[in-house]
Amino acid sequence: MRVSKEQAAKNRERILNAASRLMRERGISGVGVDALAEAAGMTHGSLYSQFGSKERLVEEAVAHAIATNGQDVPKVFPLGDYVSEYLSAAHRDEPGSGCPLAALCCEMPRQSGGVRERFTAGVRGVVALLSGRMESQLKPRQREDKALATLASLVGALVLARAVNDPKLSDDILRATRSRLSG
Amino acid sequence: MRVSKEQAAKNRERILNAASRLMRERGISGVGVDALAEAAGMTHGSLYSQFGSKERLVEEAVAHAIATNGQDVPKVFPLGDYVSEYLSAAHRDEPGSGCPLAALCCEMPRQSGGVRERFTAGVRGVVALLSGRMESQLKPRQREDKALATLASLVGALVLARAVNDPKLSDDILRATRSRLSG
DNA sequence: ATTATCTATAGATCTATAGATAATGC
DNA sequence: ATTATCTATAGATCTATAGATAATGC
Repeated sequence: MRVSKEQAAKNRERILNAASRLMRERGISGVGVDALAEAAGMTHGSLYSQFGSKERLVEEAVAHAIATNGQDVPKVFPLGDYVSEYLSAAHRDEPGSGCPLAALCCEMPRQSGGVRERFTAGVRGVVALLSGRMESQLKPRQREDKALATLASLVGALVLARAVNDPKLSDDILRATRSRLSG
Repeated sequence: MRVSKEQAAKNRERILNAASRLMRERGISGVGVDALAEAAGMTHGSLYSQFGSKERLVEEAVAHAIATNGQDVPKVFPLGDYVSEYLSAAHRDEPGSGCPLAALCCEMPRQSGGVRERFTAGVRGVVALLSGRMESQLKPRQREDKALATLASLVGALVLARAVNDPKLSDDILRATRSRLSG
C-alpha cells in the first residue's frame, strides 16, 4: 500500500532517527537492516526502496546524527560547561543520544569513503566550535591546535569511561579529564 | 589427525596471535571464527575444541594482545618518548600490532563481562605505567589523575586520527595532541 | 584409551532483490 | 501511471555441534 509523499518523507525521517540512535548504541555493524526497519515501524523491503543499500543509509544516518547532535549546542556557551556536560555520567550512559564522534569513531576506518567523509565533516564542525571558544589572545593556529587536543581528550575519556567495567575507574577517568581540561 | 600436546599448544598460540591482530584490524565483531581459524592455518572445528566459544577466544585474545603489547615497553623511558611513539603516524597506520585499548575500546560496551574485565585490567596497567612516569613532586593521587587524563588524550587522538578521511587533519590531531602533552 | 583435528551440516542472521499490492497524484 | 510499501525468497556468512579420523601417550 502506497502512502503520500508527505508520509514517505516522515517515514524517511523516522528511519534516520532510529538508525542514528541504534547505530550509536549497538555500532554500525552491530545493527542490521531488519532491526532498523522494525525500529522505524516498517519492513526492510521498504527501507531498501528508500535508501538502496545499507551503506547509503549509514551515510545519511551519520550525517543526521551529527546534524541533530550539534543543533542543541547553544551558539554562546562557556567552554567549561561544554566540557562538564560532555564528560558527565549522563552522557556516558546515553550513547544513543550522545556525541556521534565518540560512538562511531572506532568503526570509521572500516567504513566507505562516503561515510568517513560525513564523519570527518563532523570532526571539523566540533573543532571549529571549540576553536571559537579558546582564549582570544591566542593566534588562530594555536586556537585550532588547542581545540584539536581538547576534542581528543573529550572523545578518549568518554570512550574509555564507557569501555571499562569498573564504575569507580570510569568516574575517575571522567573526573580527571574534566579537571585537566578546566583547571 | 591428532598432534602432540606441544604442537597443540603452539597451535593455540598461533590462534591467539592471529586473533589479537585481526581483531584489532577488523574489530571483534568484524572477524569471524572462520577467518580466525584460517589465519592460524586450521579449521574452525579445531578452534572450537580449543576454546569452546568465540567469546572465550575473544577473552583470551584480548588478554594476549594486552600482555604482548605491554612487554615491548621498556621499564625505564622518558614520558615524552612514549607519547611520541604512541602518537606517531606509524602507530596510527598499524592498528593490528598497536595499542589494544585504542583498537578495541569502542566495542567494549557490547562485550561480555569476562572480555571487559581483561580490557579494564589493561587500562589499569597503562595507568600504573604512566603514573610512575609523572613528576615525582606530585602526590600519588595527582599522578594517577594526570595519568588517567593522559591516557584519555592518547587514545582519543589515535582513534580520531584513524577515523578521519583527510590525511592532513589526521596528522594535525596527532601533532596538536603531542605538543599539548609534551609542552 | 585419549584427544586434537577435520568434515559435514544445522540453524540463525544478514544484505539484497523480484514481483505483487494498493493508494497517490496527474 | 506512478510509486511507497509489503511479501517471499535468494544467497552469503556466522556461530556452533555431532561424529569420524588418526596420531599421541599411557
